[in-house]
Order: sequence, then C-alpha cells, then structure tokens
Amino acid sequence: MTTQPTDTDCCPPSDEDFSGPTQGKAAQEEFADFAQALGHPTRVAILKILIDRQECICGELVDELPVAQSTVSQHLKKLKEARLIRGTVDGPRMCYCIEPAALRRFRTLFESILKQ
Amino acid sequence: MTTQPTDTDCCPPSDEDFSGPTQGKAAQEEFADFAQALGHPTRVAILKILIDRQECICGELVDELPVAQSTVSQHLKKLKEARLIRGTVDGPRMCYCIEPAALRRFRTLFESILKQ
DNA sequence: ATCGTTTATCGACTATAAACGATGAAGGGC
DNA sequence: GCCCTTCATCGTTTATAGTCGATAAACGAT
Repeated sequence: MTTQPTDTDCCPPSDEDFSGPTQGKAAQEEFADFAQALGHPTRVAILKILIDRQECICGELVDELPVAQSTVSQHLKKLKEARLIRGTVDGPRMCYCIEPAALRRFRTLFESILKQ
Repeated sequence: MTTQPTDTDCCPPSDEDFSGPTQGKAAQEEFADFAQALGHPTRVAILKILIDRQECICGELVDELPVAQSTVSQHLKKLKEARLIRGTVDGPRMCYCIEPAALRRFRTLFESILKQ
C-alpha cells in the first residue's frame, strides 16, 4: 500500500551535493550566497518555523507571517534557489522542509572562512 | 615614549556590547543584519583578509580587490555599520580590523536560531 | 465539467544595493 | 604655505530586491 503524504514523509531525503572547496574565492561566493539568502528577517523566520515544525505547508507559513501570500512565495523561492529548503507537492498544497545538508554546509563554510 | 601605530596596535580592544536575546524576533532580525552584511562576495573577501592579517590599511584592501577604491570604501562602511569591523585613523590612513565579538555573536545567533 | 482551494507567477511600483568617477577633507612632508 | 597621499562622501547610473494585487495553474471534491 502507498501511504498518504502526512506528518513526516512529505519531504524525503535528498541527494543534493553539498561538497566543494571550503577555501578560496568559490567558497567565499558560496558563503555569500547563503548569507544573502538569510539576509532578510522574513526568510530567517521561515527557516526557523521549518526547523521547529520539521515541515510545513505554504499556507501555514502565510498565516504565521505578516506579509502577503505572494511575498511569502517569493521568499520561499529564494530559499529554494539557495537550496536551504525543499518543497514537495502534496495535492493542491506545497509542503516545505529544510535541507539539513545545506545548513551544515553553511556552517562548514562559516567555520572555514571566518575562523580566526 | 609613545610607539608608532604599527603592526598590531592600531585596533585596540573595543567595549562594544554584543549581548542580547538569542531567540525571538529581535534575534532573528539581528541575525539577518549580520547575514546581509556578509551577503556579498567582496565583503566576505574583506573579512577574510582582515582575519588573515589581523589588521589592514584601506589601501591594501583596494590593492587586493578588483573594484574601485570608492566601492571598497562603501563595503567597508557596511561592514562597519554591521559592527563586524572597526577602523582607526592612522595619520592619513585608515587601519581596519575585525571585531571578534561580532563574529562570536553571529555564530551564537546561528547556533541558537538554526539549531535543529 | 465546474467550483473552490492552494500556491506560483506576472506586472507594476518603490526601495535598496552596487558600482564608478569626481570631489572634498585631513594629514604628512617639504 | 603648498603639494601629495589617503580615504570618505557625493552624485549618478544601473541592477537587484521587496512588496503587493491580480491572475494563472494544478488539484480535489462534488
């Protein structure tokens, strides 16, 4: 039998590749991309909600945030482009979850580039 | 005798306050501000140079970076506004150095907000 | 097939960011 | 005093970001 996409299975593990150099110009640009994606309070708030809830459908995010639905959608798009989150279709809805490997990669770059 | 401002003494310890909540909306906005400041490759490069060299006069940064002097100055201003660096006058020059407490604060917010 | 729900995209607008050259201010050397 | 160096700021231009309302696309339900 196939289960309905409920609770904890709407965001399966990804096979995204987050390897790469942790020093040099490319690493600095990759770090800047992550930083830029998190350089807006609404996007930080979205990520925080997704971390707390594991996953979330778009409408719930819209309810939580003080901006219009289209604005939330735009922010989700940027987070997706930065590979910090993933979205899977769930009938007429979209279920979003964080990409833990991306956060680890961001932290790795942080440690590597900004170590003193 | 008073020593010339050389090598390691042009950026004295600061008394900046980097305490504050590590959760909640204010913390998320503070994190976003740091992230935005680091959301440009040139600013990441500047920070990296300052970390490697401990301190640096503006002209050296201009020599290292592939952008105009005025552009470097603008990026330095943003980093200063984010309190990630400090600048002290050194005769006709400006000596810049990182603000280690700000990097620690950024890391603390990172861990606190984005922990899973 | 139609309708309601959900979400992405479009179009328009405003605001911020990024870049440069030119100018100005401050200091050191003569 | 005058010049040279150094760097910040100004003014301008172009590009990107952010926001919203409106619309379109996809789906489930009836």
